[in-house]
Amino acid sequence: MSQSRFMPKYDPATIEPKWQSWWDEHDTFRSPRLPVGEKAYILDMFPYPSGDGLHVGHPEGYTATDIVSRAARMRGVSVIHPMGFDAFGLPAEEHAIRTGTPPRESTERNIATFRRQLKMLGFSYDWHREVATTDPGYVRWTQWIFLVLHDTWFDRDAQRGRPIAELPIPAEVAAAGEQAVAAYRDEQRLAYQSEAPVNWCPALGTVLANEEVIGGVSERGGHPVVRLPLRQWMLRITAYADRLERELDSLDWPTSIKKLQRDWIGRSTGAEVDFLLPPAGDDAAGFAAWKQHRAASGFPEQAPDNVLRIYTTRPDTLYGVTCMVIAPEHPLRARLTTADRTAEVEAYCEAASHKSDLDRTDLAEGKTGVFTGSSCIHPLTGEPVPIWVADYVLASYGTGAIMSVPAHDDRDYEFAQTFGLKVVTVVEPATGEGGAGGNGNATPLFTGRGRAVASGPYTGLETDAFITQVGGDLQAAGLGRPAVNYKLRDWLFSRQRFWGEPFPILHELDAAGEPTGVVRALDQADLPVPLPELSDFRPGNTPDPPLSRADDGWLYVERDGKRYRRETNTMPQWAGSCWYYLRFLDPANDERFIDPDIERAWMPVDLYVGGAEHAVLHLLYSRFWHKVLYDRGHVSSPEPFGRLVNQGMILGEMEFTGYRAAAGGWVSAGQQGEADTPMKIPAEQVEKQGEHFVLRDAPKVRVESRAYKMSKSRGNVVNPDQVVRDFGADSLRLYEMFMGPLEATKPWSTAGVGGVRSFLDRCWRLVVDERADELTIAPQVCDEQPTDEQLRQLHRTIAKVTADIDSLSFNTAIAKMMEFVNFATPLEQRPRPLLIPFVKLLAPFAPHLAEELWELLGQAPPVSLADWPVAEEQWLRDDTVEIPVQVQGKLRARVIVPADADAGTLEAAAAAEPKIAALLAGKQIVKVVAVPGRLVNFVVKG
RNA sequence: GCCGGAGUGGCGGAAUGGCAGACGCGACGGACUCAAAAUCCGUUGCCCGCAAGGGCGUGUGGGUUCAAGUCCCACCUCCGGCACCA
Repeated sequence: MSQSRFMPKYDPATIEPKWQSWWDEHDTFRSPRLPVGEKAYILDMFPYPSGDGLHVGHPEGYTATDIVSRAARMRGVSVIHPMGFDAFGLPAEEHAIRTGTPPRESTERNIATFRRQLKMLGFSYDWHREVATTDPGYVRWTQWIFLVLHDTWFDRDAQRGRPIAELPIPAEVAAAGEQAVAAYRDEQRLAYQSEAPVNWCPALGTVLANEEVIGGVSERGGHPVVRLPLRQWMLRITAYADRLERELDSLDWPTSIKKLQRDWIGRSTGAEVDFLLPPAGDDAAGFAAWKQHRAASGFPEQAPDNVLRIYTTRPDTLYGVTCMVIAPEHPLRARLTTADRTAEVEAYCEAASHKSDLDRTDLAEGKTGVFTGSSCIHPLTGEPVPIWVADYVLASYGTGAIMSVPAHDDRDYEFAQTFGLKVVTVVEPATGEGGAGGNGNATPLFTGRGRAVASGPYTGLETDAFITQVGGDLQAAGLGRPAVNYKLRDWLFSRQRFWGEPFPILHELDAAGEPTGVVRALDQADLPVPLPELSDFRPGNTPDPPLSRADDGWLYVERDGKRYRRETNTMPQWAGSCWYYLRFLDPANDERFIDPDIERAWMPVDLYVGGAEHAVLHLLYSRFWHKVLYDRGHVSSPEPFGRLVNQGMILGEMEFTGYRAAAGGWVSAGQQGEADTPMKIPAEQVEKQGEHFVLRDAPKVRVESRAYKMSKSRGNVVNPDQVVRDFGADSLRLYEMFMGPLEATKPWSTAGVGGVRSFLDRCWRLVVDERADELTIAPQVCDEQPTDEQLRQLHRTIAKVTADIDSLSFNTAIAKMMEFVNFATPLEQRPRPLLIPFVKLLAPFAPHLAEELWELLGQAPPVSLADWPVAEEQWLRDDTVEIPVQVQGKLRARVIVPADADAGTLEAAAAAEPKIAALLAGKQIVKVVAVPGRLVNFVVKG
């Protein structure tokens, strides 16, 4: 008697590693240098290798792209499907600070874990192309791209970036000498230094980009952020705002993501208008003279200091202006403040400068402000308009000054209410359409479009006509001009952290070792600039970067007899992820960042899948860099990512939560207070009653039911390693695809994983005799020809799975394969010509099992490179179809008719059906709708 | 407040304007078994009915249509994002 009888069960723990090694050894998924025939670049958003390892959200998108890649390969497409690691960033550095290990060590360890886990899931990456953004060979080219940005200025007329050497130098600058020319160039570069208020986060010890500050606190960690003036590297992304917005049109991206980017760029159109200031504006003669001058000279490019220039999107409300408001940081503030108001105004601005962004943008705080004591002259009416200072006007947007029109702007209205300013109505809702517009209300506020009133010569015009006409008039009179503004700000590109790319920049030092202000970019040959060895990675509590503590050997450099100090800021984490998709195509090239032939052949990315959290940051930055590289001739396409798909979030398992009252007993969900404690309730103690779930033992008590985001603190995190141990990688892959649409948010269900596992078990038993003593083909497997019915089932499955892969509808593709297995399981004869194509269909989804079954069926591996089956039209048609018959739109019977029956045949067959005949008896048939292949509907009377 | 997306059985979810609930989970029943697990087969939207059959059903209220989960209007709820950008 054998101790343990061999049971040839489906055992992923043995077959999965077996095939992973096989693929590795045979380089099954290696892609060619250049595509042959049709190409597909299928890309995942590469992960940040955190210390926690992969979570179940990662394999969702990765499995989707893997299925698409595998199916495309089987269809003969040249596929490139790479993977790498976005490995710079704060967590590695914080770990380093906590433990004292250098970030590179922990990063490499984490990468090893991620690589192992990704391989464990059987993704068909070409691992020869793996890159990490922290590799010196990668950093080198990230720094090189920074040099390209540094060497580029934006030609507004041509709307493109050009080499700095081609920048026209104004005569007066050229006359001022070499240093002035250099300074002028530095000002125009796409990578420039600026002394500007920045977002300094004391807790993180670094400056953050606007995009990384959410509601006044850091996106990462939620630490407070304060404004601080600091010399920083900036990237001139605003120069590309217009193209970044316009060229979204050409992309096959979710509309929601395009919308987010559009909102972030925040393009608005309107007009700039000049208001004459004192002393010239103090009398009518001065005003008349100024107007005459303007009519002759036109609208000056830069606002001269005898005017207050404002930006408005609603020049049609010019006659409703009751005051002007400037930002506290406005350059004319001091001059506009009268002596008697100085103390009050200065105090206000001082207070405003100490307010955090959070305080300043807190709508609940209401409006604050202070009168400057002076006025300017309305360019159209000649009336004086008082000038106020208020922090709801932002110095960094438009001209830093606005015309306040309380009757037609929410914020101006609130401001006017607070300070008792006049409200003058100049727009009324257009009559005739929705007469109950804003004006029927108690408040005179109306922000909609309509018809102008009390607006001088423009009275009676519709808003749009008014804007066009007044725009033309202002421009002709030299008082205004059309203007475009963007919410997008230049990208603050330097960080005071250790674990990032050093800048390829040197600062010239004078004899005393002090910086002269002259900046020198390194040559390509000097790259990469390595990170220095450091024992202490901590950021300081001042914005002095850790790299400034590097030893002198790193810090000081001699060039051409001059002494330089290296730039000690580092680049933000986004830098590396801005261009990794290019490096994958040519990862080992040490001559160039990418070979142009390779770039032309593989770019753009055909399918890019990842989370929606990168909607504005990564995806906007990447597009910006790509456009600069395009303008400078380094890449061939204006956009990097053609088709973008966002996978949805995977939530934890559904939970029922009841609330225990502090006093004892239960409180219904929705009525609980602070004192009541939430408790997890097992599903079997809960039942549904009407709209709500209640406790089975106390049906009056409502219970909350929902799935939560996975988090360590909630304890509902699902670990992929554990799922692979319990069910196998193929089950994990298949389950994540079966849960629902790729883009939907959906809760995890361990029972659901069991469900797909049992489907894979059934696939196994279709081929293998599980009750035999050794691994044997099931006795039903034969070499007969499949029956017509079997071929119909097969080809329908082929057609559905093929179409669903194209539309990324993996859940319904899997459902169809399940139907096929349900059909095939009871068959006494299972012909190989039926099973073999099915195994091919299964291969992209459950590749390990498919390889094993393929081999068992006597085929030469790998199925991963077998030909994709083709659905034959003849097997997709039916001879007869069952047609529903309705009377008055209600289903009453079904009839079986030939598939090609025309409307007349259909109607006759339906009318002959006994039940229908009975229902129609004695009724007058008003109308018959007969749709061949679809249905019959009788409309009757009486 | 503004902008997206979504509301379908106990649960996840299917449905080119044309048979609502494919497929899976769960539940229930049967076969196999000494028994259990596993497996295989079946039932499973709700209500009335022994049954045949009938009625009601896709967040709510209207509308278009022979026909609406799907299209239109208004509203409710949930999720996500943005939020003084003039």
